[in-house]
Amino acid sequence: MVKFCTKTCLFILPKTSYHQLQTQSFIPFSVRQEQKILESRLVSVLHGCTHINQVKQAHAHIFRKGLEHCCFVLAKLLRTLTKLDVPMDPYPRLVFQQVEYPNPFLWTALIRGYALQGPFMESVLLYNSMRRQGIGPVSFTFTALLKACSAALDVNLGRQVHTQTILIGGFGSDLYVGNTLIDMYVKCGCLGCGHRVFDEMLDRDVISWTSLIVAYAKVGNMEAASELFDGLPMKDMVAWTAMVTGYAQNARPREALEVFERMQAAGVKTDEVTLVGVISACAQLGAAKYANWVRDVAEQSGFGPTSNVVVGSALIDMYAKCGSVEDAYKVFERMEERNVYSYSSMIVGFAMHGLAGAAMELFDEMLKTETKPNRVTFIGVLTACSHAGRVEQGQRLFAMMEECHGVAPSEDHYACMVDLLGRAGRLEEALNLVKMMPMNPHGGVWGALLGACRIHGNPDMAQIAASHLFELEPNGIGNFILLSNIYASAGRWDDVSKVRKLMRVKGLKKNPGCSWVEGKKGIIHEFFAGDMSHPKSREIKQALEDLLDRLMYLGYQPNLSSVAYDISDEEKKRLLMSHSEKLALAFGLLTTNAGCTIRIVKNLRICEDCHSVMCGASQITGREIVVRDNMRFHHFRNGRCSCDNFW
DNA sequence: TTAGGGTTAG
Repeated sequence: MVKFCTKTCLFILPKTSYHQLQTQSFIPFSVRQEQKILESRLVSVLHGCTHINQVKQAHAHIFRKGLEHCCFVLAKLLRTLTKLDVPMDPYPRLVFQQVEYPNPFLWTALIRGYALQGPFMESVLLYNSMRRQGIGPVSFTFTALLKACSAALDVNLGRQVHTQTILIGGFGSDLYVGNTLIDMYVKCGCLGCGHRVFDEMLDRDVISWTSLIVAYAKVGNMEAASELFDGLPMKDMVAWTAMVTGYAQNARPREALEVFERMQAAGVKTDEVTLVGVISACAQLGAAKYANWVRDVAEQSGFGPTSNVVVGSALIDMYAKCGSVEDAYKVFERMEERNVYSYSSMIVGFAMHGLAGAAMELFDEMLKTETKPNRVTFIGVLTACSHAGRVEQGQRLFAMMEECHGVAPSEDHYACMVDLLGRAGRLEEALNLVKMMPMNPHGGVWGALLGACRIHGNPDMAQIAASHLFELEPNGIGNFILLSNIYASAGRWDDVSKVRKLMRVKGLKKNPGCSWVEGKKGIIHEFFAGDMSHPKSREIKQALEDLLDRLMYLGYQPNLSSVAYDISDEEKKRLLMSHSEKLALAFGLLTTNAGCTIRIVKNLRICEDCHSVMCGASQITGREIVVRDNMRFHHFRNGRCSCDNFW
């Protein structure tokens, strides 16, 4: 038997003979073993590549070793390039073309690359070429093709691939193919087809279940998601996270936290994705108690905000939504890495709290870094300008966003501009801007105009905005109420009746006003408008009357135009007294220590009368009061609000 | 080769 050094052997082999080497059985066993070791080593080198230059170096090494036709190694090279998001043309494509006898794995690596990057149809064309050359696909040729169908949202193509999986080699019963089929149907919006695939699968794993759970959660059907989850025999971290996130994304934060508690009780580990769902749930609850708790959980799980940019950004958003922009900024300041999410969340946070100067400063700071602003960043800065009445600055930003930063204004940005002009009382200009929009205005645009009409008392223009809104958002109860209130403030009671009648005909019911306030030990107390069910109702009422008496002594008069009913002034005063945020304020003053900030969350927009009472209360009690209504935050300090009475 | 994620205006 001829013995020779493998390295020398591979080195002296003519480069075109690699295929022969693979197929000739007379090559000694030891040589084939050595070769396999070398291939595996190269694959692991490629696995560790984090930059295209490293891949190119590895590629040169592959050449030096005479392995430039080795499909096993080159398929890994292509997968690495795809992972690094290197465009398929020209480099990865060229690598493939230089191989004389590409095997199904190499074909698939190329098909997968196009499926993930586009153009997606190239995957299908390649698949056809492969078939024409008589090469049979492997299971992940189909998973790659199905990914291309999902990315192209082409369910018809997906169905064709589905048929192929059944016709060729029985891949229809492959677990990976089945799971990817579910995913494809779901992404293309055919949840029913996805569920049918799931039902027909002979073999299912936790991924099959999770794909379907996520699909139901995404369409808002948490009951179906929950039923599936309960039936899932082996629940892993991803499946639990899908449920936490599902509830959070469907505005059911309490249930999200309940699932998370069960997850922890079951001893399942938590990672950054789970935390993001939990943080989002806490942000929705808006309570400082939960905010600090989840921050501790993140630290304990090893995903603290300092080192983890995703968790950090989510925490910035959460603290801002929980009323503590200071804590949000502390997180931001300490982050080791910041990206567009971190900056945007912080800018939006500042804007939400009326800190336009800080928002603009941070935006300027961001421009000095390599982080490019995106559409959300611009929504943040435009909102900041809007709430601070900085019209010219907002107009300058809007004018340059596309030219200087490559972000084309969307309907949402136009909505910000309508809000900016409208709040500043420039209603005609706002309406003209809507008429000049290059795209059809959406509900946000007309809603901004309607809101401005409320601030500036313009029932005629409100009628125009509302007529569009009633078409675009036929069930948007808020629009009907806003129009009705605008008519009421103008004393147009006949029009108020018409809007109310329309609401009755459509079966729309007004949500009752509700406020939450944190009492002692972080316990949340809930108050509805006119609610006398709280055990301390009598004391609360008395405290509120005392407070209002003191305020009246200083010149406060109830703002009767805040009441949208045609009733006597006395009745109006009584109704104003019963607003939920006033009850919450009185309870907060009664039960928390002097010096403590009172934090109130309200489900509807705060009315003008309550706003002035909060201002006055902050002055005479020396307390800081933070109110989060359904629009924004109001920080009341020493008789002033961060919104400058402009909301 | 297959499943879960962060910022959005009225």
